[in-house]
Amino acid sequence: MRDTRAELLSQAETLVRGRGYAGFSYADLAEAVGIRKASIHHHFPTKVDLGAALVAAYADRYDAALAAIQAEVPDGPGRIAAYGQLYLGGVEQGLGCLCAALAIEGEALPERLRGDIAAFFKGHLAWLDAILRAGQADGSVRSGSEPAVLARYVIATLEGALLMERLFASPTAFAGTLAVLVDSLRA
Amino acid sequence: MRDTRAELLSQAETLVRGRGYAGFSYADLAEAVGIRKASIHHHFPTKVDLGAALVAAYADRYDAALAAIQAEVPDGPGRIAAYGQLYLGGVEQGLGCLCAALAIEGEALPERLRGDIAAFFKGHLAWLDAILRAGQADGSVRSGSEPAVLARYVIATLEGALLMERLFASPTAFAGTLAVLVDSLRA
DNA sequence: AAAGATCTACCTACTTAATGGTAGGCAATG
DNA sequence: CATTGCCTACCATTAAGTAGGTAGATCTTT
Repeated sequence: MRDTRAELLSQAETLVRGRGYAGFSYADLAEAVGIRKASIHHHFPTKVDLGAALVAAYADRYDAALAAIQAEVPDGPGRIAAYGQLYLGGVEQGLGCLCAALAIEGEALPERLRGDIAAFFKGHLAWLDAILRAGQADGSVRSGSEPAVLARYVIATLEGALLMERLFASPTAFAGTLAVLVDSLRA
Repeated sequence: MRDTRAELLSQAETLVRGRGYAGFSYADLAEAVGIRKASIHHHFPTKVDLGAALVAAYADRYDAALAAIQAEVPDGPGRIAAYGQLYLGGVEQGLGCLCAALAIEGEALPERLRGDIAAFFKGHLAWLDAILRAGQADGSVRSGSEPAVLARYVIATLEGALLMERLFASPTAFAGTLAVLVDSLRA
């Protein structure tokens, strides 16, 4: 059994993360998966439906990973480091963040997708806020800045680092940026 | 005299920064400027020509600003803060970085443009490297990390902050991230 | 200075290919 | 027998780019 729907999601995610939402077509996706263009519409009637499913699947994977980090890593900086490692999957494949690729298209993006990616990042910000707040409380994270400000700083740095990595792939550069980031959060 | 070419560059820049390179068409640009689509080809024969001119003009503006900062601001953290302020223009207009918008499209982008934006960021990295190295030498920037690593961290954080700002515009969020960034570089 | 030639900046009208999406058929499966 | 999953064949729209023309400015030659 080959799960065509899952295959479509997987290949479409690679395409969007590699070339942007406006930068790939149903024709590209059909070729990548090996079915006909019209058949995609059977699984995802419109491109927006596909985009929304992509974001939902991506968000689910992150949600699971965030919960695992919270359960398995005790200290604040360690959790942020583990969070940063999540971006490494993209680094290794030379792919950007799905939601960053969508966010760049801003105004041109269908409103539904705009809402979905806003929710994606809001979720991360809320998680980081809680993690950093706990870290400040137990003394593992430096105090003096609002957790919300630090949360935004963390996402910004990692999203930017991933962007840089795609332009200048280097085995150590992402790790270097992550190390500086985590270090700057230590108490 | 109305300089149509300059107007085309200005409007095209807004379009690319707001919706990505693949997300705007000559038809959009023609409407924005108020001339016919075919007339754009008189100034920029192909879309790649237009894109390259966009990056060149953008890079020139940054080059001038970088030189001014180096001349007018003496200390390392102050220079990085001033560098971060350069991104504020985009923040205020709700526009992303031109080269980030192009970089996201990665593989799908014409090779010529890929080379141009790589050169753009290489220039920034080199400038930051020199600035941070000087800051370490005069004791205004913390030592312990390679200037090249810190340079990449600076760009990553600011590019990411600009991305976040477009999703969640907030009068203070960008400034907050910039403050944390500059603070983390202090000796 | 007049006459012709050339150039600039724009136009209308078009081509070709690609876009997202639709209609309807057909074979396998439960 | 109805549903699922895929197909061929199509549609309307939009994409970038081309062809060829026109009005006006500018340069050249007599």
